[in-house]
Amino acid sequence: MTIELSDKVARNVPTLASIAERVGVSVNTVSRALRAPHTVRIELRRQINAAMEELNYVPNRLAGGLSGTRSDIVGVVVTSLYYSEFANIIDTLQSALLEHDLQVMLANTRYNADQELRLVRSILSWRPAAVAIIGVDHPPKVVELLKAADIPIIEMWDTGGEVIDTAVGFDHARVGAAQANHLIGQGYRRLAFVGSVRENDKRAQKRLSGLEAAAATAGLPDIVKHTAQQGGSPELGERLATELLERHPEIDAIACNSDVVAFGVLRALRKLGRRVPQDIGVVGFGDNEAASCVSPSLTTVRPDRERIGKLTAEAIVARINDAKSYTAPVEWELIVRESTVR
Amino acid sequence: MTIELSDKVARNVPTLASIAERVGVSVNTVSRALRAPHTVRIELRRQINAAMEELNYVPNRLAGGLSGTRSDIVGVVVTSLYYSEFANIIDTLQSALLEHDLQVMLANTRYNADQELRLVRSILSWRPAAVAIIGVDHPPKVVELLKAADIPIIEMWDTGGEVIDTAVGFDHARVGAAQANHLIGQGYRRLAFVGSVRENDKRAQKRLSGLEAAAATAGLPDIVKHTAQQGGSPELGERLATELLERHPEIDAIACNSDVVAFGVLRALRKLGRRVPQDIGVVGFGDNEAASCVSPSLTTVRPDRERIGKLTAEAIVARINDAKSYTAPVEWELIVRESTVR
DNA sequence: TGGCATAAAGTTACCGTTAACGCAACGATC
DNA sequence: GATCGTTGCGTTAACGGTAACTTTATGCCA
Repeated sequence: MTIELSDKVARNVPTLASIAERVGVSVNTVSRALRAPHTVRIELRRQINAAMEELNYVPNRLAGGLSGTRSDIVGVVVTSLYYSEFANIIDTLQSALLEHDLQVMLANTRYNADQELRLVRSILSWRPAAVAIIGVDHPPKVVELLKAADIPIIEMWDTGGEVIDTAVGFDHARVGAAQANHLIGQGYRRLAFVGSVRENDKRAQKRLSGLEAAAATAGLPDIVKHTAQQGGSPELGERLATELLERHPEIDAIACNSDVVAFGVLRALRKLGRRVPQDIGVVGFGDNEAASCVSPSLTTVRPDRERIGKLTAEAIVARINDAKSYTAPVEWELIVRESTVR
Repeated sequence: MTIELSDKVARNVPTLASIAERVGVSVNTVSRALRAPHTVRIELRRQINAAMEELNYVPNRLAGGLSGTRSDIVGVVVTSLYYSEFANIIDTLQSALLEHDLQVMLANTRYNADQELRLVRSILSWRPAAVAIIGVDHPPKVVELLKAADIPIIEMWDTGGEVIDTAVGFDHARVGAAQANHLIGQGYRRLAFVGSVRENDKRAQKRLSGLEAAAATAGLPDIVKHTAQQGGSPELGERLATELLERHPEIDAIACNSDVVAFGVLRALRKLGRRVPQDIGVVGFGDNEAASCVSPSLTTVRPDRERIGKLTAEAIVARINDAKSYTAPVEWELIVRESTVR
């Protein structure tokens, strides 16, 4: 479907020229009144500002961006918007960028590689000052495009891999290991992994690897995996846990790929009459706001999302100002609650 | 702080001219190969595409937008990103818009009116094809700017008030009334309202009004309000509920402004030894993904966010194509769970 | 074989803004 | 009083792309 603005004629938005004409100065003087106010007589400036106010003038940044060398868009590419996974990151990132007059342009790939390529291309076409993107694992063409764009690229959330430019995040394999070691420390022996693992969710796969490695190191039997491609939800968790325990009744601990899934797992266990944490331990990931409110309260891992947002903003500004690229590790914390302490 | 691109010289991103030169045709032919492929010889088109691929050419939409009459940005202004409040709306909206090659530019006002003005101005400066914004209550200057922009403006989430152009949402006062009537129907008599109500959260205020009106109609005593300006969270809910019951032990039902707050209220009641739903009923708003997973499970109101996103996208496309402005009512549902059924 | 429609490419102007440069008016300097 | 640096503004030329128009090549028909 093609989309066009209705009729060109009707649109009559004011330009610098409208202001200039009204005040009786050149276009450039009006531009200067905006960009370099001190170069314009205060009295004239007042007239110009009044005219702008009156006509509801809004600068055209398409033109500004094309003409000037600077851009104030920052492209932000996330893989999901559901369930607060990255919302807090975007939130802090955006408000931090606002202080530098940088505007966020958002894209959501929904864990789809084709979509990612398309969206990155689309964002780059706006000639952003920088791009922040979730993850360090991207299709080759995406990497190529991002590199060719010749702007700061900040990869967020994950640091375990090859970085294009600058990364702000943490090593997900270690998270998985921490989950496993905690469960093992509590005496659990037959571990399972449950959740929504999208094909392109490399972070989930890394956490699983960490989990498996730690279990192997401890001499435990292989971790039983039961995952699905569809998005995470309590309903999914409930289904997966039920199916899992039907096939593997020996399981005594379940690590979930997200808290939302863990909520459903807890519900399933309640229905099956398995006591948590006595019979089965459950650990989540993400520190959903409700994790402390379900019962039993959920042991989980809290990534410092606010800090990722903040550090990403800092990295963007630093890199725009020609600082060297770097990797900023971000803390995360295992929050131990009732669901794993027996 | 001023931000500039490092050194103009170093940047060497390919333009249509680079492609044209390489293939040995005019700039315009390359442009046509993109915009109107059938007007270019297939053999030549192939060469052009190859050159674009090779040089990693990405069209410059600043230039395109300035030159052409169309824009494919849709500005989306939300008041919050926390706790899935609007994340699902953005998610569906974005993927629906993607099918029409429309790109989302996101802004988050955090319930701040000054910020709203600033962000709307910033978004309009990109000459978007349309703007979607949360709520129908905006500062006068914002309304003026949006009207002057002469593009489709879709107000989402709320319909109870004066609409600029087109609205997609529901009447929040009726939600409040439904909450009250449900509680009353369950035999609760001393109602309270608890939660985070930001100064500019007109929707929360409307729900409260509906709640109060329904209580008054039923001949109940005035609703006790205990709110805070800070953002909603379980911790806030816990604190507010504790303080509330200290001062008003007679309260036997609490309506919360959001589910996240309700989660904290439930926790407070557990600590205080008040049984839910027997001693006190609790109703939330928003249908947080965990609402069915806390215990007792939470009675709440589920706004159809996916539908709002979808209908907003439809409205945008329709209005861009000159359809008349309208108001689309969106369904919501009272989900009755354990927390109010005694 | 001339005339004419059509296809395929080139030319030119313009979108709104900014940067570089130019120039007049004026006060300070020696 | 000629020189010079400021201040304050105007002029002009981009930025990269698109649309309207023009030109050239090609095929078809009478």
